[in-house]
Amino acid sequence: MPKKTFFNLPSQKQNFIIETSLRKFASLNYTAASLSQIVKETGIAKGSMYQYFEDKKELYIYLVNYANDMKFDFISEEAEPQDEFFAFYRELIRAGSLFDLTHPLISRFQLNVMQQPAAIEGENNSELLSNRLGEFIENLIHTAKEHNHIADYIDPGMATFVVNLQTMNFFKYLNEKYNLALEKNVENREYPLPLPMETVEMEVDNLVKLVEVGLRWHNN
Amino acid sequence: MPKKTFFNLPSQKQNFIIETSLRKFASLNYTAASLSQIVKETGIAKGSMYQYFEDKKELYIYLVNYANDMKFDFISEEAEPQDEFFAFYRELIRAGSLFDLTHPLISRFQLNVMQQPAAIEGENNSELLSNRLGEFIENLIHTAKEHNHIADYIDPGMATFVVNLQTMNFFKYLNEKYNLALEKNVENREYPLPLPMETVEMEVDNLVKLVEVGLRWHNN
Amino acid sequence: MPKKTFFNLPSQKQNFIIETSLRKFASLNYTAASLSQIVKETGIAKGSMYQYFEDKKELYIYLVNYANDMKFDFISEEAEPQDEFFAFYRELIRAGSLFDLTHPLISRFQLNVMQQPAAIEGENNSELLSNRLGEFIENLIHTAKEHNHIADYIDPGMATFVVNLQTMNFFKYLNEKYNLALEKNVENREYPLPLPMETVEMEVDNLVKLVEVGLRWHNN
Amino acid sequence: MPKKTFFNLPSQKQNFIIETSLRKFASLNYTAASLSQIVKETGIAKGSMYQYFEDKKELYIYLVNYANDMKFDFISEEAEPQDEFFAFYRELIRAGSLFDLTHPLISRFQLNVMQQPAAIEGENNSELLSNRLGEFIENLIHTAKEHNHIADYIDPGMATFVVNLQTMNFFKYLNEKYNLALEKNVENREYPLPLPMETVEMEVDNLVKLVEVGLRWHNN
DNA sequence: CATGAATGAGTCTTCATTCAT
DNA sequence: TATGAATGAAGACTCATTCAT
Repeated sequence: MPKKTFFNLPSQKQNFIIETSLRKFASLNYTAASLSQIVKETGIAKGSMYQYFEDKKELYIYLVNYANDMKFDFISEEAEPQDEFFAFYRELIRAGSLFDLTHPLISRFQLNVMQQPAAIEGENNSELLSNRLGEFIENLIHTAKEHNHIADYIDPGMATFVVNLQTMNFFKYLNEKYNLALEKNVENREYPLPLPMETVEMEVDNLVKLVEVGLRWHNN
Repeated sequence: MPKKTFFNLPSQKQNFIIETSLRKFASLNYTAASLSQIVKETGIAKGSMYQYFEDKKELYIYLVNYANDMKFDFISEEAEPQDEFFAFYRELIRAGSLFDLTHPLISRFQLNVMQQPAAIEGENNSELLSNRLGEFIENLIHTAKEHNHIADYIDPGMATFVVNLQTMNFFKYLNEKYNLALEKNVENREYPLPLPMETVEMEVDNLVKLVEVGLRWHNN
Repeated sequence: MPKKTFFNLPSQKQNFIIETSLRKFASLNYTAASLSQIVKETGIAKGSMYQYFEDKKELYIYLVNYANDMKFDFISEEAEPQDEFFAFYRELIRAGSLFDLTHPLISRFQLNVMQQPAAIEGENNSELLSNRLGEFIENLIHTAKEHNHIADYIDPGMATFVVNLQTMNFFKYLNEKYNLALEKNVENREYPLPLPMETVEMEVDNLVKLVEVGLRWHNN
Repeated sequence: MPKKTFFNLPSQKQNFIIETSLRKFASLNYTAASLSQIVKETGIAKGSMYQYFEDKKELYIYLVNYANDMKFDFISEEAEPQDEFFAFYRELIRAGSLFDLTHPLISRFQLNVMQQPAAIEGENNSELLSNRLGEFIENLIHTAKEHNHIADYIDPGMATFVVNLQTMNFFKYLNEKYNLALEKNVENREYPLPLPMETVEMEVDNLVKLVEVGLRWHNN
């Protein structure tokens, strides 16, 4: 958690620090992204950074949680509630993709961060890193199971894992298939990325179809 | 590609270098894993390392390909050929899990590597990194589609992506669910990891069931 | 150009850094003179050096320009203006020799630097290295030609080259002829070098005589 | 002096080693030019190099002497003997320039070497490095003085120094004036350098005129 | 005599962090 | 609270030389 000095900053400055840091951590791994570079790009004094954040790790953890929250909040607002599980799941994926398309910096950062298990040594990271989307999906699955939207022979833990995995990686699929060049665009600050919403919708349908029939309750 | 000096080494020494390097890159990201440390642990002279590999990047790429090949070869031998797609997919996952359980070092390394997009800068990595398993799965899907094992409304690219994703991440699921503590076990060289094969088989069934019904051709 | 950090240093410390660096670069070539050694002799932290100068090359270029400027300024002050070209040329050489005798460290450094064409690779060095003395001499020659101090059949470019060459190397001649042992004296910090001014004046006369009659307009 | 193993080599191989080494030492200073690189470019085994030469220094000294001798021998053959000093001096310069134009590799090497005082530490280099051209010029001056070709008020040591200086640097003048790009041509192995002999002759005349009238006895 | 692997000291440079102002 | 200089450990990598085969 950043020190209170950080939050006392004018929000414009806060955002600038966040954005610059995100960009560095988005294009380099935790170790390679250096505070020295961030500080140079930001223009703020190096000492100041240490008045805002305890150390590099704290900054990083803050960014991860910041990104997670941004995405979760966006999805929460954008996804239309649906009674039926798969309809909602579709909304989730769609909203998530929309977020990724309009927030490529954060998206790229999350892609980079996702599986850097060794980024932060000597800490039980799960305690430091929020995963609201993951928990949300977990709840969703359980509710769906109770409502009999999901076949009863499906293991909910496994279902959660699979759905979560797909949710997190769907944009990576789009990125590769449509050559969005997320990496370069982020480094050059060229965004938003151009991909018509219809294309996204179509791909979302493809995915949901694939998942839905697999999880859905049916009798044959 | 390592220099021939490396391959001239007694295979025991080769393996020791590979194993030590794998362990470092398995527990730290590309940048944080330092040649100095590897060299110190190996006991060989720093200069010698550069007689074997052009530079750090070459060592890393070699390890990635080495690990991929090891896993692919293992699966190739272990998985019983099956005419039916889902039966074969099941075999694939099972064999892959078996590999992960018996080669936790490589497994952990691959988990770490998988999504470190920015590890190696300034190179078109896809040309340097083999992905035989990925290509294999791609072929599998296409064949399955031709044999009508997969519903015709399923997008093969999407199916490949999803199946590949699950194949690569399945062991991560096991690791978390059964607290295999892959990270610590690898660092302490405590393996193999204990997980009865029946448990693995059961989980494999869960996954395949989930996927199968989603992809399988059926009429309702 | 050094960073402003360097110029913010107390001038005593600046001078110490300059002198130590000059000494190293004076007795070893660009590559052999190492920052590690300089830093060790200076007593400052290695990291600090990089707060003052971008890199080794920048330090070196700074020193070259520093030395050139020192000598030029000294000569500018010391040489008595003369209307007649050869009288002025004599003053130039005399003042230059005086500088060399009283600033053996810089003198030795310049001797060492002069023809190390490949010291700094990949750069158009002429843009980075000032040559005020050279330009000054070039002007001098042209003016002299206009004033008919120099025979009209003399090629001014050639004359500039020759005069420049002699100006730069005259002290080397003294050094060898009188065994000044510039090299050792500099390394041991034993200076100023002892050579009576009358001797210098005599040698200057020898040189100027040689040059003068060659360039002067005369009718035979 | 190289070991006898070197001279036992087929002369083609000898020459290849010499040429490759010359090129490296021509484009980099003594320290920066590494045996490792030379050996790699030559294709011979690193150990072999140490069977031919005691160490790096011995190779370097051998090259310097080799180059000096080559140039001296060439000039000896090419320059037409002349009774009169200035006519001979003219021949010397002309032959030297011809050598430089037709042997740019050696020429560049010599330019680079000339004033690298600190190249070889801890040795009295003058004992190791031959300077036949310098001694030749010294003799020439003394003879000329005896023959009254040179004014009697001219200091012979000074005259030797000046003439030597000009002889050694004349090609550098041509190189700069006519943009011969000696550096790049040598590194790319693009030679001989194109400069018509008439141009050279003209420039030689310019220089000799300048020197001659300055040294010649005349009565005004 | 040729080979080429082994060696470890030494190179330049960057880093996260501290601390005095 | 902001600043930015100071620090020295550590990184990747190259080098000249040795030596066993």
